[in-house]
Amino acid sequence: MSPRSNSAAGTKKSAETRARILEAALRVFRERGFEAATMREVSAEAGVALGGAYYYFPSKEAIVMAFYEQAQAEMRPVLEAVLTEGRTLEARLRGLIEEKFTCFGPNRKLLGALSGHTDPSHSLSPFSSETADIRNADIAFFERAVTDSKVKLPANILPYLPRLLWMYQMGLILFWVYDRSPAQRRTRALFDGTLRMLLLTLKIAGLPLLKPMHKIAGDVLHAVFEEK
Amino acid sequence: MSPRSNSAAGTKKSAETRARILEAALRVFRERGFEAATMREVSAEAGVALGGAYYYFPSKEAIVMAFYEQAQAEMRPVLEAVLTEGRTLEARLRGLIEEKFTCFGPNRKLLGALSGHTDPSHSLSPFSSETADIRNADIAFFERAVTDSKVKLPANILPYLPRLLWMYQMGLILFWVYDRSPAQRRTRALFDGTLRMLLLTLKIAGLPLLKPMHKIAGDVLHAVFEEK
DNA sequence: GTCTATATGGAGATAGAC
DNA sequence: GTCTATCTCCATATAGAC
Repeated sequence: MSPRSNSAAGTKKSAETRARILEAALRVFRERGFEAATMREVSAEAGVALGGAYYYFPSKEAIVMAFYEQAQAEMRPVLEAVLTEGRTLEARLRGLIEEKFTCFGPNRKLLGALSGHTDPSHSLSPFSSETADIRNADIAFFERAVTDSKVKLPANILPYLPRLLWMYQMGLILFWVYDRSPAQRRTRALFDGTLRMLLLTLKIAGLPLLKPMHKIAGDVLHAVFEEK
Repeated sequence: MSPRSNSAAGTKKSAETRARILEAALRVFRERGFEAATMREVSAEAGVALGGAYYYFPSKEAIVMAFYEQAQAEMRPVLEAVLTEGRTLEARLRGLIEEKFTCFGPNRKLLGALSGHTDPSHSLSPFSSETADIRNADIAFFERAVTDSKVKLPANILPYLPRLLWMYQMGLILFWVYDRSPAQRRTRALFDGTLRMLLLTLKIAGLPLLKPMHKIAGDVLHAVFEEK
């Protein structure tokens, strides 16, 4: 029986053990990298036998998925707060992305150990079907940030803006993960600068000068995001 | 002694065996993916014993590096031709990138098996120090494409343009590798559209309207690309 | 110099005893 | 629920035949 489907006995102790294994695994992944880390090290660090780790997590990858889910659950209320408190698109975007850095901060090296994978067929990739729920929930935050802020954009572009912003965020996080500058100053500069450029661009997007871009941009977005 | 340092005997047969192993490996990587493929399968496919593969390639990764180097050597004259024949920046960029697709075409799935790695510390990553020579040689082509085309751009941005264009290309290739649409139509649309937008942007970059962007963009590029 | 045969050591995962 | 013992499969190393 999986510990998830227990009804009575040991439910509490079970959850504790599971949490202990998860924490231990994250420590080991951080120190040695995901690939280099072994389940033997993880179970030793957690103070359980090898089989114990496999009792709670069906595979090494499953531990990472559990981390993703836990991280997202922790972030949800924080992101909600950003959306209700922020009034402008700038404040909301800055807040949403900044909170990602804050929450992921202690695990930056851990993400580095994982996020070499851009391959959508790899289950741990942020673009995989296994992570679709997490991804869509995150995109929904950008959706709300955009909707509440009455951004003016052509009708053939606007629907794609939340997904574009999510991808912008993913790019920033990827850069941040590999950013070796002290306190990740370079990411800070990249974030500040590109966000300002982004907002400037949205501001002037309606001007006649940029009219020729509209159709091209819309076609590109359609080709990239639309199924079939 | 490595077969590279041979002076006389068997040089020809040796080169043939090496090529046979390389080809076999690429076939296996294509079909099963890089990680899933085993050196046993590779050597079996090549008709040599396991040790034979290790005689020519010190590791599984070394086979991939050999592929990179071979691909680049094959592309060099083609890219040279693009630069001498093309007159405009558009023709040159389109040609350089299109040739990548053409040359990599038969190995698209193979690249998919490899290029999940964006991690710069992973030796096979296009951003790693091990691939720096290949990368720099490729950036040099964009450098020449820009220099010969007298693009007008502020002095604090222009020096970064070749590296930006190279990264643009890498993004396209990554998208292409995972593009499941028939004949990779979506990548085609993305390439066409974004290239036109890029050229339009370069054209209007000097206008007063976009002046506020210049300093921001320059600062971002400085932070991202400059050492220390 | 070229390659075969065999060995090593360690990984993820599992079966079944406690 | 947890542990021990064990399985299977791998990348890689090496000894020595041709």
